Amino acid sequence: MARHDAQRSNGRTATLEDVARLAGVSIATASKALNGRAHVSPATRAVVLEAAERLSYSPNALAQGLRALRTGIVGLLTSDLEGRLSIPILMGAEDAFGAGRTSVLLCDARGDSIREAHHLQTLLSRRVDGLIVVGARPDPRPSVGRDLPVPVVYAYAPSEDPADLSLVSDNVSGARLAIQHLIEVGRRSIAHITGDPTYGAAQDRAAGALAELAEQGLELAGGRVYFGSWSEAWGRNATKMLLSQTREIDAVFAGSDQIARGVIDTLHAAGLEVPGDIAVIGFDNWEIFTTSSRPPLSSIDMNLEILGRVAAERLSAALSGDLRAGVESLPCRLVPRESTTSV
Amino acid sequence: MARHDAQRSNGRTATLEDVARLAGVSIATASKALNGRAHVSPATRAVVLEAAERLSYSPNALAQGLRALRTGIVGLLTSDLEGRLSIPILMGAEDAFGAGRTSVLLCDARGDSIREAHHLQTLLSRRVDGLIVVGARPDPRPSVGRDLPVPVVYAYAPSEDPADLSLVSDNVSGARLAIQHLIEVGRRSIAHITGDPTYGAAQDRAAGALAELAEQGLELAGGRVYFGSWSEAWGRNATKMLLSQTREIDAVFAGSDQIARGVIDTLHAAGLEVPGDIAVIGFDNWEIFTTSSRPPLSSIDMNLEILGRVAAERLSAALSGDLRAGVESLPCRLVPRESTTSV
DNA sequence: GGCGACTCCGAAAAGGTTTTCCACAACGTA
DNA sequence: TACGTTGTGGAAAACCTTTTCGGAGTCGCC
Repeated sequence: MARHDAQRSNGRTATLEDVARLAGVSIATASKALNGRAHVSPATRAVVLEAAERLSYSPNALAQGLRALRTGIVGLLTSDLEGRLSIPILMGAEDAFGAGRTSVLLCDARGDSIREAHHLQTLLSRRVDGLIVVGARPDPRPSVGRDLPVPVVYAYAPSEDPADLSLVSDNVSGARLAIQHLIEVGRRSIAHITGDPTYGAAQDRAAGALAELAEQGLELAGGRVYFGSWSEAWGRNATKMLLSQTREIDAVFAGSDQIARGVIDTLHAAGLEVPGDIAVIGFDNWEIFTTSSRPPLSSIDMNLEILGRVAAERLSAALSGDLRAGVESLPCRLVPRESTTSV
Repeated sequence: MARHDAQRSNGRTATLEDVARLAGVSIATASKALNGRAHVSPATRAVVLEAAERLSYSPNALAQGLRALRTGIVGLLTSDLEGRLSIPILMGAEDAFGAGRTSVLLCDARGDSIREAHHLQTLLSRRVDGLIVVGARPDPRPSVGRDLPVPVVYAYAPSEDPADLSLVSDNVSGARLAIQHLIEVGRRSIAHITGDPTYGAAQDRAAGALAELAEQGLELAGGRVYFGSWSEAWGRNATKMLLSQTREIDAVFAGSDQIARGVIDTLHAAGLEVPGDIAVIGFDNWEIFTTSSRPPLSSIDMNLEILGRVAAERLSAALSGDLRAGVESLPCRLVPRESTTSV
């Protein structure tokens, strides 16, 4: 552990007053010099900078925030226990704010609304400049409240309140991307195995897939969408059912990478080649699955970093008075790998 | 988006002065009443609480921090891009601090030391009460600096500087747990397939496994430790090599869950039952792998939440003057599932 | 030499909270 | 009545920074 002593001999960390005293100027002048404001001669500015350097002065962000009525902190309120969603969104937000200008206070409510309310209270007490709320599943969730003193953006899971601004991934067009890609690589008999039908995302992806197939004059292979659960096991079971029903298939669009994983396993077990006999594409582009899959799995990426970035932009805009409301859908991105494009 | 107006008619959020005015008392009295200090009569206290309620007053944590020289914020500086390590550690730390009393400012350096230095500067400027540094891989990493004004605890990846305090998982005893468990379920011919030998963790786990086997009078099956990479593909390849060399095996201790996954796949492909013919145990207890594996994978959990909790405790202790240094090893935990204990 | 203009610097207030110390009132007792 | 005691409430300082406004000094020009 660091010796935990301070820059100044008396144990405190250096303040602007210390810098000013060492430089032989007033506090006001020191402040102006350090912040590059006018009305300071180059000579005194240099003296001040030198003094600050000597004391390794670091301005107290609390005092700055108190005075400026702006803390440069945004709260990220999440229920995503593994951080699979929050981390990319956080990184996108960090990027958009510009590193250093804004920090992110991460609070995990762990799916508990009492804990969420508590964290919300804490964040407001800390006078965050804005709030990003990340849901655990992509279905509408309760609003954290109208009339909060700071702007709020919901990411991934939209708010139930249409007066809030929500950013979500466009699952419909994402699914269309998947189908378009499969068609482009020459597939015509495409089945869709997906997760829990109570998830809006499952419905949206299915709807997008069906719509795109219809536009291309194709029908869904297997006769129906295979809804089930978001698990590898379901991917396996559904594939078995599918194969027992028809062999007239040359592609599977899986509703998640985990499901895709199960699909591929079962296809291999049945002696089928991927993508030779059947191409497979997943959804989520969760790297841990896509790259460890054999062959590497094509997938649809929900662009969560961009979601985070846009959330940050919307917060900034709101702080400048530009408030928005409603649900904003952001496009997904195709990430082709060998499971659809044999090399 | 919330209407973004405030509790008070004039657009600002209510301050203690507003509460005092509404209650018809002085600021000092209002403060004492709200904080439950003495020298306030029950009657006035009630009046003040009522006023605070009406204004939905929320104390300004910046001002509190400024005055108390304590912000109630700790910085979590990580290089773990997926949050797989950081999130459990963060949650453990949140728990230990007691929800609400302390918040965590999460900064991801993305493996870039310049960005790390920048974030460090920002955190210090925000006057965090302490710092937890989480490395991306469990090998010694450069210290963020001696003589920082706040205590620092390194978690997962220890600091190179012995004057720092580092908390790491005890990979040696973790490996022993795995071997003990395999022996307890009746296995005697145990092979070890693990990852990149340049990782200290790989060496430690191998050493622990060998030591435990030696103490039990057993020899490593396969004749050597199979070092390779932390990938499923290596798990598959190593298993093929192992099987081609000897069939006298009844258990595999894999150095990670991903490797274990590859091991199981290849065993299945070779017509072997898990755990009937060969038991398999992994390391990391990464739920996404352990539960989607078929059968569910036994594993060794590094207790990252506990790591986070202890980190928080050590920071608290340091703030009370109890500084420590050196590397502290925390025990791992066995999580048995069906891949070793057939039901 | 005096005056205006210009440059540079400093005093002070504001931002919100906590705590210390002091004042004041009421009450009981001598 | 006078004094000490107890119980409440308030004024003010401290935490640290930024910004406004005014003051002081210097230079040049008439």
